Amino acid sequence: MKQATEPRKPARDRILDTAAELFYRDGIRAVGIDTVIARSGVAKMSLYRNFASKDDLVCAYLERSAQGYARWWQRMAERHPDNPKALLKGVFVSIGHWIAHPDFRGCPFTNAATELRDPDSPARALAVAQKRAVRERLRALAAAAGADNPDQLATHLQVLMEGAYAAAHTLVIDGNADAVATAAAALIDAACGQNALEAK
Amino acid sequence: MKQATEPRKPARDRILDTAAELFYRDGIRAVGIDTVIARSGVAKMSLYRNFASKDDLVCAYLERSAQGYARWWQRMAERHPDNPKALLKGVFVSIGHWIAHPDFRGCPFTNAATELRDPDSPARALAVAQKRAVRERLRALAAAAGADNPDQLATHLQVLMEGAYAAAHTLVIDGNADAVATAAAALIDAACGQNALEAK
DNA sequence: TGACAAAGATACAGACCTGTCTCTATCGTT
DNA sequence: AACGATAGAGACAGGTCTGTATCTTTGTCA
Repeated sequence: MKQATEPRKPARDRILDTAAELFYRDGIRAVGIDTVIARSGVAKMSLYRNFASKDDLVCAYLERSAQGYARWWQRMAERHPDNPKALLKGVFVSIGHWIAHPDFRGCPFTNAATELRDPDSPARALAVAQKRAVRERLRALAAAAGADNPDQLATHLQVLMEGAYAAAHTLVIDGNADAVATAAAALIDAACGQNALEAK
Repeated sequence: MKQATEPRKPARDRILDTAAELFYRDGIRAVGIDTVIARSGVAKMSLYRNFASKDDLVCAYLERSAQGYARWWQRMAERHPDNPKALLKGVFVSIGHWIAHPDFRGCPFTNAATELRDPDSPARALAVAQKRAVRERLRALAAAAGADNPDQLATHLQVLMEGAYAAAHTLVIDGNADAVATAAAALIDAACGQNALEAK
């Protein structure tokens, strides 16, 4: 008979759940292994049996974040089938809501790259790969949306996206809750010429 | 007779020079006090006689950065007297060059806020104040440039600015060296109506 | 030359951090 | 009921970090 109190996920999952929450909220360097094991109610050896090192745990956290991000993007794509321009704008509307959430603490990958400056850090490599993948998505959508210069629009939008993420740390986006969405729309419309085929 | 080899600035200046370089390049948490004193050739007690704590040294570093930033903005303003729209665009052209420099490592304030998540951290307060000051500058310029909605344009441009800074960490702005400037120009032109009084 | 201030050198305390080791308890399967 | 895998508990080694204390050296000015 299993304990009635809790279903008790396996140790690895509890560790990763806790680590993700703490790394994201308080920062990677600020959270020690001891804090992770105490908060997840796990023995230290259970952590080191599942993850080779703290670096390895950080990478697992980032990989899980990347999976969640990919799922989000997938949902967005399903919401706007065959309409790349509306999808692009929708992505930024969604980001605008996202960054307004009180628990938002910026992009996990950008944060990791800021905290871990060593160019050889595997976490850093994951962050760079993630940004490249996002860039490729944006470029393909910009091309499909009929942008005059898809590469440039992709760069414009990715810079705006990074700015939206960074804003959570220090900026106070007071009244302009929809500023990210309106800025993206302005850039998209400017880049796709004035042939407003499908302005929503 | 002073030593012919070096003029030898006072200890406080050497400490601050070294700390600024290391904090900016490698990150605040990654650089220990011992590293700072070894690199600046100073005794530990000389550091603690001039700065109450590492936190205090970090704040001094950020305050000096803010002064440098203010001087840069001043130079930009002098270059475009009585032409707020050209000044706005020029600011982003300059930022585009800035972030392309190989030593660029993002915004010192945003980096500090990412590394030091404690809401009560004095360094964090400096970062937030700095961003507020920048926002106020942008808002005033947007109004002077005749934007339909100066608050919104200021937010648009500040998000773009943060994105440009963040891009240094993970993005590879390959071919589009002038992407930041073109994005800013598109946002500015879109926000100032089509009365292109003084398109350069 | 003598006095005083600034700063170098160095040891050290106390906390924290990563990672290892050993021993014990629990649970499912057969 | 016995076995083997999983995981909890806790001590500990070795390193690093911030900050303090003490002693010595150097330079300046009178």
